[in-house]
Amino acid sequence: MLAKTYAHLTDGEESGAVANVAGRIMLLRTQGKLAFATMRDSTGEIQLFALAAVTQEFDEFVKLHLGDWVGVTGEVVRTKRGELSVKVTSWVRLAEALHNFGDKWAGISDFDLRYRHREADLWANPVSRRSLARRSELVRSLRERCWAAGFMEVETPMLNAIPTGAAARPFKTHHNALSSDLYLRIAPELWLKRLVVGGFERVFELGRVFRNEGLSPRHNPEFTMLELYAAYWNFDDMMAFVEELVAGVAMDVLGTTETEYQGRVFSFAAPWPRRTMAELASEAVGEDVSVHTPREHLAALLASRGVEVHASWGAGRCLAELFEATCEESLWNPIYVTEYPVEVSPLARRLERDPELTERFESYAAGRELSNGFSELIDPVDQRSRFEEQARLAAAGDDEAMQIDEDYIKSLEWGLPPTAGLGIGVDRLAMLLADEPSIREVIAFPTLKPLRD
RNA sequence: GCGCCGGUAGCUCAAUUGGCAGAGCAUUUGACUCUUAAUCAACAGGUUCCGGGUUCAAGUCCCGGCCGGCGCACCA
Repeated sequence: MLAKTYAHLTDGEESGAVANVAGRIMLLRTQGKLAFATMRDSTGEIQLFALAAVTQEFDEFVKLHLGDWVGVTGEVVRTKRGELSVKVTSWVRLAEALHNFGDKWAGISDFDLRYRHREADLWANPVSRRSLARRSELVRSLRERCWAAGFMEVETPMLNAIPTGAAARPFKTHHNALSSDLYLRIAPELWLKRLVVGGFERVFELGRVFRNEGLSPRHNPEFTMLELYAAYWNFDDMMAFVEELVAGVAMDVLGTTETEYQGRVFSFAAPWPRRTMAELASEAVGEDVSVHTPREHLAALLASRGVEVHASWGAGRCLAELFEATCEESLWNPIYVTEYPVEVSPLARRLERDPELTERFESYAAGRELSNGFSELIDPVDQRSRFEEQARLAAAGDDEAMQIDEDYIKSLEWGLPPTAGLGIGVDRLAMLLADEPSIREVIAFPTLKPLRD
């Protein structure tokens, strides 16, 4: 902040203005009766210039530790060597750092230390600060753009009697007074649609969901999802909204839609290409395949690629697996993959011209799924049969199949208007914007194994 | 959960085929009136992640465990 105000000061010039500043000592250079300290606050760094003749308790000042917080009063000056400084007259140590913040040149690189003590990592490593700040800007931008588009922000339960809205294993917990097992939500989807039934025509929720699955550079057991629902929209409308939303967010955070991700050019610019799952899978395997290709043939194509095919999979699931095995990683710039099989889309509306497919899309970017959306299934009868099919899969050993949610079916019986829904993985988007290879880098405190022994 | 790789001073990292466990920074002490990772000198700093084993001798080799990174699986 001071840097702009006093940019005019020439080398060795004294401004005559007194400033109060506070921050953390990052570097300290003593030279006899002089001392220079680099102090940092949330806005940047400023040099402190202490002189034995001017600075109170000079002998104590030079004994400050790297990492100590200080409050300083003094005149704003520019040193003979041109560094804008506060010439310390009085100062106070606000807090003492008993541990250092890593090597003052190399910082902290040990992942275990960085993630378990992110506070130290943030002080030691500028890239960590930048990446988490970008995530914050992303979240702000998403909210503002949703509000601007007429969406109302709502909150729905994280403690659920039935974990549903996605294909995933839940975390289980227990409520003592109710004497009931509860599950941490795997998606807010069904609650949000019930709010649309209730008359809130555009709603969104930006919040945490929990899935009991393995960790990887792209997966954290708790992650942040933006889900939004718009009455009277279909999946085409939603695709048009999402590509503008994401491109707009890139403009807000980066000031451009053209960037680099992990050393490779990457563009957020809308519109994004739209290809059907069957088209992409057909190109990848070199022959026409679709949801109507005999299941055994699709299974053979999968098996020849080393994918283990389960007996419960129909042609739809096989097609989706084939797409994932052959196409997913190669999709770099954002692209919409559309027309998902009904078998893998138990909550999505059927396509009119082909009831084995749905009005569903997923966007892919940098080789991974970024968003998922569809025209919602609003027919309670069809929804019940879809749930029953899921229940059959669960009985056959699929522990990620959905359970029948009678309350949700009842809500559909009150009438869900034609509605489109969307989920965006906020952490994944943050990775792209921050140019980070691991999801852990854009989560302040990623899930780690508790220390034992 | 499985596989590969890693864990050495507070931090960043060395240590040849198994042969006295080291450096820089930080800390402590001293010198120094314009430094920018200041510089110079000195002191101190270790259960080499933990527990076993092989060996005259283990940071190094073997077995088990803990934690992490990557890959697979699972998924977004």
